[in-house]
Amino acid sequence: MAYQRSPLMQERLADNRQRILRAARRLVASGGFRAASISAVAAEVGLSTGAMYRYFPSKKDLFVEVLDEAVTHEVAILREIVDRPVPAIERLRAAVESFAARALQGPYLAYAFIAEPTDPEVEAARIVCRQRFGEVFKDVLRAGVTSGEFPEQSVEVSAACIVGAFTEALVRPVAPSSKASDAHALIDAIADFCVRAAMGNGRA
Amino acid sequence: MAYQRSPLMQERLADNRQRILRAARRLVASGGFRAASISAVAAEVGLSTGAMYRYFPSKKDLFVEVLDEAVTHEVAILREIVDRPVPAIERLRAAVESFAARALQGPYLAYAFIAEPTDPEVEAARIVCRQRFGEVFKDVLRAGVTSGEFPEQSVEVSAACIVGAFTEALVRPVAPSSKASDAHALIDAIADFCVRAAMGNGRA
DNA sequence: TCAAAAAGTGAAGTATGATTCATAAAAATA
DNA sequence: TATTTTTATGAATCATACTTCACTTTTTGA
Repeated sequence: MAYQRSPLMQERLADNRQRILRAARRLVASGGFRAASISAVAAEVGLSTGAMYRYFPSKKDLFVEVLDEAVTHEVAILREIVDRPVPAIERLRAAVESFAARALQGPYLAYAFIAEPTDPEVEAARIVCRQRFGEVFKDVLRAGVTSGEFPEQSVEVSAACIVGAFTEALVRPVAPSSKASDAHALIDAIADFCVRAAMGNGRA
Repeated sequence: MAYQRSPLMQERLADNRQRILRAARRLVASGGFRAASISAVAAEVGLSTGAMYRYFPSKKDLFVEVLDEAVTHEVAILREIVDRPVPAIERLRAAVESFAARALQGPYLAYAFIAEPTDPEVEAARIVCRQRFGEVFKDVLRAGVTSGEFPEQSVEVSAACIVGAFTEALVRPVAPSSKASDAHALIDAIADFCVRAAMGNGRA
């Protein structure tokens, strides 16, 4: 017998896999799923299209993983904010602002991950993702309602509304002409909206 | 010379055109753009695929028209509500409830028309549509801010958030398992959310 | 009823993009 | 270095869906 994957080879393969995931995410972020064909990803990474199938059994699998990775990262950040020992209002505002700020840097990514449909399989994965986002916001809302900071409300629906509200508001200006100050104002306005909706009374 | 379109024929052609538009809308409503292929629409209407091209130069044109027709209809309804001589809060709530109630009957339609991307051309048409929806809500918001019913806010952003909030909230339960009472509760919760967001204080 | 024109048909033509596969290159052992 | 196994290649294949077109059917007007 001959050939046993060497540690070096092992590493190179793992590295390629990461680079494929990153390239796929980059392409989605800059042009939506439309721009993220297998051959485009392959070209970006510097591999042949055929090689892609040594790393991922299908395009669907690749993008389900891209999606999952991005959302896991995002949710971790939000989770950290939401678990801070400060009033629910502050946590909600901080979470919305944080999410919005990052989404603004790659509006297409947020768009693609939350709204743009592809295959039923990827779509299924995204439904789970939206729920995961929703969970985070639901937690703050629940906390706020319990503590009396927020009025009685359907936290389920409110969480969905919050996610919807800022994705729509962020995606709207698809033209990437927004400057820093504009972006800040936009994020602020969105956060205001969400906080008012949750607590029923202007700024925190 | 021979052949001149008779009034009867004229009518039949116009009727076919309408039926194509309706079939296309029906298919989008039940399964998104994915389900609305030219051949599916043709089958639905009872025509051949080839015949479709006597009525519409391309699939894009067909769907731009479907989209435009649906949105024009929707905006007209909203506009009527928004122009009523009652407090802005009531108008806002009524508009959101009205839109949401209709969207719930065909969640996929709302989804497809507001979020699902297709060709760049159709996408362009949709951007205009979103703006048209936004305009309606912006008008109520502006009125409410002017009258002092609503606090100072970016009506631009708030309008986008409102549209986003209820589309997300409505689209979320894609599984068509919602019963009448559930639907009513959902619509109510969404309207509550939007009103709170606009005015910063619970129910109207 | 008949000839001309339009409307309708559906299979063939295209276009796009995912997936496969015969083959080549590279890597690991002896 | 020679052999075997893995990895990479990229052109060919397959799948899907829009669009066209040669041909049939229907409609119109004489």
